[in-house]
Amino acid sequence: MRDELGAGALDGNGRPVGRRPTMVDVARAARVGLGTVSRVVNQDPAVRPELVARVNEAIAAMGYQPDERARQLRRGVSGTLGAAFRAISRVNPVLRAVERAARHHDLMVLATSTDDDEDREKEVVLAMCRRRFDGLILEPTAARHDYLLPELEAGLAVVAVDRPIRDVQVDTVVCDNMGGIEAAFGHLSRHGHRRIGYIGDHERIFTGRERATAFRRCVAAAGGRIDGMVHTGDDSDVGRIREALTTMLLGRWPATALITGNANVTIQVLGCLRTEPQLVAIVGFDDSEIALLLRPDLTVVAQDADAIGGTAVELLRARIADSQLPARRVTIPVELLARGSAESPPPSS
Amino acid sequence: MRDELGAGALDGNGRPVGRRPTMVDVARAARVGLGTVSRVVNQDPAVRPELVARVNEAIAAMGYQPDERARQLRRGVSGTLGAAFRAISRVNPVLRAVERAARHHDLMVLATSTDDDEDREKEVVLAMCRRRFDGLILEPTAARHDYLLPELEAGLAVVAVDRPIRDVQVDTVVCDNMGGIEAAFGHLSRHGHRRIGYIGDHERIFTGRERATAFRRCVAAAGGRIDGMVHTGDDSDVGRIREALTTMLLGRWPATALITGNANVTIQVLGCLRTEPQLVAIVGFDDSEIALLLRPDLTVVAQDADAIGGTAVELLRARIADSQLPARRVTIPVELLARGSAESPPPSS
DNA sequence: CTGAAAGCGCTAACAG
DNA sequence: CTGTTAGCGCTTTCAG
Repeated sequence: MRDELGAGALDGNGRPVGRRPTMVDVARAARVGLGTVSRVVNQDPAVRPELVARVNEAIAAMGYQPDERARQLRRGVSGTLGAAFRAISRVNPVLRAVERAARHHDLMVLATSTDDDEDREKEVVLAMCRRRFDGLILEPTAARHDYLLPELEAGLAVVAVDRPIRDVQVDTVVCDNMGGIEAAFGHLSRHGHRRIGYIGDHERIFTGRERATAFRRCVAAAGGRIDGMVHTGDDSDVGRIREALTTMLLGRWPATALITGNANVTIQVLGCLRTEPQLVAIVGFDDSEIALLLRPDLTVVAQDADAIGGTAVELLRARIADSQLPARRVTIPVELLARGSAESPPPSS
Repeated sequence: MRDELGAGALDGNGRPVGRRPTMVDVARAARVGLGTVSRVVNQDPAVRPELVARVNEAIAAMGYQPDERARQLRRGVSGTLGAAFRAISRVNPVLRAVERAARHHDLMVLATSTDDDEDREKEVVLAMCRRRFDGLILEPTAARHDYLLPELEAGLAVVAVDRPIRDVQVDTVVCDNMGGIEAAFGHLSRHGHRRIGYIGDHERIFTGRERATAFRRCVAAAGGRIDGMVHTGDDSDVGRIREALTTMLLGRWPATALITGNANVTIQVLGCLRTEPQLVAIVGFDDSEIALLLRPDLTVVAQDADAIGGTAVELLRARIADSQLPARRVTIPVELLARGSAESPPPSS
C-alpha cells in the first residue's frame, strides 16, 4: 500500500488530497530527505544537480508553495514591511514610492488604512506586530504612541512619514512644510500681492499646524508690508471652505491671492471658485492631476514623494540592520512649480 | 540565581532583554502553566478569574503580543485577506469598500499593488499564498492564471473584481459595463446627439474591450440613426487622446457628444478641452472628485464601489466557509448621474 | 479547572 | 553532499 508511511491519500502527482502539500510530501515524492528539499528551496548550492532537478520537478508537479509563516518562525525575520497610512486607496504618491523602493530590496510591503482614527491605528499596527513584520511605515494619527514602546524595544523598526511622532523616538521623514509656505508666500509677494489668504486643514493635524504657523510667520516677517488672513479647519467640509472664501474674497478685506493648505482644500476651493476661476491668484500645497485641468494651470508647492518614500525605506533598512542607531529626522525639500495661476499681478496694482 | 530555568536575563517586569517575550515568559512571570496563558489570550472562559487577572497583568507589564504566525500555524486559518490591485495608492473606492466590509467581520486586509504587470501580479499573489492568507481579492492583470490552480485546490478563496479571470473558475464581481455605456449612449441620444465619439482604454484590457464593444453595439442598434466613432488605446497617453479629440471634434466628422471610457481618459480629455470646455457634450465613465470641478459639472456613469467591495468580501467569506461552492459571477448595476455636461442639445439642432 | 506534551511546517546544526 | 533531529511560539488534546 502506498500510504504505509501515513501520508494519507495521494493523487497522481503524489500530491495529498484535501490538504496542502508540505515539504515532507515533496521529499517523499522526490525520494530525498526533508533537509534536501529545504536546501533546494533556499537555493543552497551544495546539492547535487540531479537531486535539485528531482526536487524541483516534484515541487512543480504538486504546486508546492512553502509556508512562509513556518519559515519565518524558524528564521526570525519576515522580509515584510507594513505600511499603515491614513488612507491607502486614495492618491498617495508616497506609498507608491515606498512600494517601489521596497521592491528593489526584495521586501514585501503590505498596506492597510488607519482611516485617521487613533484606535484603528493602534489596532492595525499591533496586528502587524503580531505578524512580526520587520518594519513599519506609519503615517501617524494617534496622539499617543506608547503602545509602540515594547515593540521598539523588541527590535521593531518604525519610521514615521509626513507627520512626526511626539512621545516616542523613531526615525522620521517629513517634507519641508515651512519652506513650502515661505516659497508660496514669497512667490505671491514678488508678484505684487499685498493681501494674501490662507485656507488650510485642521491645526490639530501636524501638517495643518506647521503650514498655518509658517504662514503667520511669513506675514509677521513682512512687517506690515503684507496683510494675511488665516482660516483652518476640516479640509473636506465644503461649507466651511465656501464661507472662508466668501469672507476672504468678498468681504471688506478682499484678498488678491490665496494659498491652499493641502490637496483636499485646493480641490474644494477650486470647486467653489469654478464660476470665477480668475478671481484670485492661487498657490496650492501638493501637486495633483487636477492642477493641469484648470485654466490657467495651477501653481503648486510640490512634495517630492519619491524622495520621501525612498528615504523612509532606507531609514527602515538601516534600522533593521542596527536597531541601536540614534533616531534620525529627515526633511525633504519641496519645489514651487509656477504654472500660471499665481503669476499675474493683483487687479488694482 | 534567577535564570536557573534558562530564561536568560530578565528586566524588572520579568521581561527578557534582547528578545521578544514569548508565552512561556508570560507563564513564568504569572506563575502559571503555558496552557493557561494560551487560554487567557484566547478568552477561554474556563479560567479562574484570579489567574486571568495575574496573566493579564503579566502580559501588560511585558508588552507581550502573541506571535500570529505560530498561532496560525497551529490553528490552520489566518483571518487575513489579501488585496492585490492594479494600484493601491490611487483613488480606488472598491479597495476602500473592501477594507470597511472586512473590518465588520474582524478580517484583516493587507493590500499591495500589481502595477498592472503580469509577472508582478503572480509574484505578489504567490507571496500572499505563501503567507497562507485565507482569501484573495484580485483585480486581475495577467492573461493566464493557471498558477492559481494548486492554490485553489488547496482551499484558497479567490474573488476577481472589475475584470474576470478567463482560464480559471473563480468568483467574480464586475460592474455593468455594457449597461453603463448603453445608459450614456441613450442619454446623449435622447438629448438630440447624432454623432457621438467614444474614447477609451486599451481593448486588451477587459473593461476597455467591454465598453468599446458595447458602444459599437449601441451604434449598430441605432440603425443608422446615429453615427459613432471609436478610439481606444493607452489611457495615459495624452498625445494619442489629443489626436483622437482633434479627429473627432475638428475633422470632417464633428462629433457633438463624447463618451470617455474611464476616469483616466476623462481627465486627459478634460485637460485637452479646458480651453474650450463647452465645445462638446460629455459623459464620463467612472465618477470622481474632478467631476464637480468643471463648469458645468460632469455627467458620469458611476460605479457602486461599496456594492462591489462589499460583494467581493461576501463571496470570499462564503467560499472560505465552503470551498466546494460553484463559482458565482455578480454584476453590479451602474448609475447615470446627469449633472450638466451632457444635457444640452447639439448646437445645430 | 490546570499542567504537561504533542505537533503545525519549516530551518539549521549535526552526524554520517 | 545528504538524512536526521531539535526546536521556532503557539494551540489543543489529554491526564490529573
